Amino acid sequence: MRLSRSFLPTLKENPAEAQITSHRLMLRAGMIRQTSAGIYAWLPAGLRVLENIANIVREEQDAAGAQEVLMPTMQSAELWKRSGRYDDYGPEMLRIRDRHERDMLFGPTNEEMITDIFGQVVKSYKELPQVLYQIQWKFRDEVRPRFGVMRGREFYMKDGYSFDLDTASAVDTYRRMMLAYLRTFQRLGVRAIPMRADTGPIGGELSHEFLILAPTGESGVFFDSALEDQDWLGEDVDTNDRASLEKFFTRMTSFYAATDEMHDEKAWTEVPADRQREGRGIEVGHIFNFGRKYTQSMDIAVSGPDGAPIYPEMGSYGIGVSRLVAAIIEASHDENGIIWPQSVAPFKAVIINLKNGDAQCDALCEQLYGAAPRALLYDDRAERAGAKFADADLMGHPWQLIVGPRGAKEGKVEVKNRRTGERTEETLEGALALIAKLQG
RNA sequence: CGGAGUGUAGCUCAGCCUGGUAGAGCACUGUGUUCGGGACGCAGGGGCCGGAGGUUCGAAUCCUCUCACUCCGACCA
Repeated sequence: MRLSRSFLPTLKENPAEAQITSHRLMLRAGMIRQTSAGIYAWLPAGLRVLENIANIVREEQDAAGAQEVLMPTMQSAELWKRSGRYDDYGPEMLRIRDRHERDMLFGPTNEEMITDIFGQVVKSYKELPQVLYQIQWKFRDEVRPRFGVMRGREFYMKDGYSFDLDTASAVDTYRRMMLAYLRTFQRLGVRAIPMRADTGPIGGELSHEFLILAPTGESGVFFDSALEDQDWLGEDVDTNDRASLEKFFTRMTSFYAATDEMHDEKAWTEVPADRQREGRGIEVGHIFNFGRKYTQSMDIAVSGPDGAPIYPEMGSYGIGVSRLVAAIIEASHDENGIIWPQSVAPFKAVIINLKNGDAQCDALCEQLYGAAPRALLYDDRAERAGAKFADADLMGHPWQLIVGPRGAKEGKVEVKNRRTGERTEETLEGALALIAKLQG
């Protein structure tokens, strides 16, 4: 994309309403605009990041055997009355009445709807297990939205739901999802630490939260630093094999990690002192098994081998996609702006033309840009060098391909790594090779 | 939902206390000199001072009501 023609309104000054870093940087980098309290419009750069994250989530969900669906944002109150949550959910649920005076709501979550749909379709134990997910906008009428998209009222979330015949199978599904989540966060370029979470009245060990470490996080966290060093993408797990899943899960849960609410001082002291880490974290994912709560309350059963009804065991699996945009920034920025991980960056690299109108600079930039116009941002504005550098750092492109009159004469491109600040001088061929690598 | 604030140009803010023709910097338009880390000069454009009502000869400024937004706390993907 050519910056001169693009809709990327960067701001030099911090907007008054934004307090935390990610909110400020998202506004300044032209990613979002607020439309009302806790509700945001996503501009091109922000939308690209949002979709990049969603696509990685999608790939890992698909790889884990989940199937994507898309359910409506508007739901009928009838479903929620069946589960009993219409009265229980409280004022966080945005309730609406349509022209026929029917009670509707803007979905805050989808257990009821997915269970209902599942029940309409699946009739036999032979069809289990099933894992369905969607990536869709949710609405929760927060008392106090804040921190930009971190705690908005409207947010983009992946919500998945599993249906299993028995507890052993439900546990397998849970562990499979656990691995998918660890892989997802690793691919997003952030460390999300899995922590035992409160399971509420259901009990058991099957609830984990995933937290990205950042000083602005809302929860205090305690964890074994070994968790930061795990390579889950390289983890050797046969996800179709129960023993292999169990081995992975046992290994993962052997590392201590807990939020302050679940912190166990005694277990903590058993973690080697040099591996004890304390800090704050932002919750970006939550998975749990809740058994037969909804299938029973909504009377959704399949026929078992003997014809008797079986109420499937359910789990649910959430990832806050829009919150992740902010959380990644919280975890990856410096005083000049955002530092995007390669995988989610709105543009893989920016081409900075230091002297617009100089024939050699223009020609070299066009050659670079032509190699991957969709993946690259070309700063072809008639701005001074300083402004271009400042915007490039602010927007956080992982690579800066700097073309100035000095180098252009010899066909040289300066390549700067946003994260390390490291600069190298490349030939045109070298720069094109980098671009090719970034696209793949 | 309790407490505290803020609404003036696209952005950051001054002016309000003590009423008298709407301001600055940045951004924007034109122009000239500049040009490797947010340049400078000259000339311009841009405001129902959040909204409604009131007091007054006169209201951005004082009073009442209202709407929106932000922050702190209790609650949450």
